[in-house]
Amino acid sequence: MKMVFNNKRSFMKSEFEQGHHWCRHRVKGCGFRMTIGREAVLDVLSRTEDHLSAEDIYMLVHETYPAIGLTSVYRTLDMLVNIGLVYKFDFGDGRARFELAEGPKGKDHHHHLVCTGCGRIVNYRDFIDEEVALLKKTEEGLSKKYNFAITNHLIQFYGLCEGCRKK
Amino acid sequence: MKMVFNNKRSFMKSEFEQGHHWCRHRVKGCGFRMTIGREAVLDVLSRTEDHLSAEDIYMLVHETYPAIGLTSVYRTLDMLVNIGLVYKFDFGDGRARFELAEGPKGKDHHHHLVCTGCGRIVNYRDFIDEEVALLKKTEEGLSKKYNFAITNHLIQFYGLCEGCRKK
DNA sequence: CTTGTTATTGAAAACCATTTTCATGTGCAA
DNA sequence: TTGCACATGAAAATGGTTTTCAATAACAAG
Repeated sequence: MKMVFNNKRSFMKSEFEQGHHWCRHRVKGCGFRMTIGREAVLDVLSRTEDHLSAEDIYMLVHETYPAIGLTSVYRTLDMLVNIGLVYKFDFGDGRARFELAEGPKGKDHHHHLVCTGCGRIVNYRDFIDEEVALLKKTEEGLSKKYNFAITNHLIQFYGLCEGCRKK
Repeated sequence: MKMVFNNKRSFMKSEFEQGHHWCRHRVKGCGFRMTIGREAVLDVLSRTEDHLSAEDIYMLVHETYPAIGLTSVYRTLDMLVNIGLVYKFDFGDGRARFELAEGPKGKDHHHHLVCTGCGRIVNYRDFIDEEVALLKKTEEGLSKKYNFAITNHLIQFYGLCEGCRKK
């Protein structure tokens, strides 16, 4: 899986040309240039179900594209969050975590269950439909009453997983 | 409203002895000493509907009890969060915000509507009952399926308030 | 009311995720 | 191919929060 590239161009062509067309178009459509670093960050995000921190992403991208700098990872993530391609979460451990807004197989709306003991995060899709239905209704009511244009919501459950409960 | 005290003891007796019995008992019941600083932090939290940052609290406590240090405010808040007397929130502006778990007039369960433009936060109680009912159901399902002991949940809506939308 | 133990405190320094600066490099439209 | 605005990496700065450590104070026991 790990590969070494002689130069940046060979890296770019080899594996990324295939996927993430929509992402790339979105980035360019928003007036940003599609660079190797940005492509690599998107690629890392698209290959995982985990909730990676900026440094996690930096280290993963670094494996195949060592020229990347942590600063650029932060800047790229910031841009991707701004154009809505990536979600940024705070699970209470002092570092932001990131997730592709649209999963590899299309829409993949889920919410999070966080273990306050070990930090483990479960993506759950159960009850999502009911939750989203209620959220939509709530959203409409709140929009009207408080005159907000609601763009997003966040639902998380906190608790202790089995392992952490035994301590 | 602003008062100056000659010494710490007079400060303590003058206004706090009356309120927050439950808080104080809880703190002591958990094996912690009830100090003037802790009392003052609880007092500030109990007098507001706002979502104060540690520094906000420090400055407010400082008005009547200048001997307090920012460090102690952080330590007190951490302790209060740990024993469940205070909730800690992240609204995405890089600083934690705190809120008494039980409002001045008893239970006051609400969720938050956050303006991503100016950071304004609305405490809404509308739809809370329906939300809580669904949350409870979801909670049970998740507990069973993922073997979590769920202790808490978080719901927030993000959007732009009227003022911020005009820009 | 004293006293002794031990938790708590304030100040300063350390920490650490994130942001900014700035000179260099590069995507891409022309 | 070329030019230039945007993007980048390294290093330094930022800023909220935590740690360190010696001094202080809460409070249980006497």
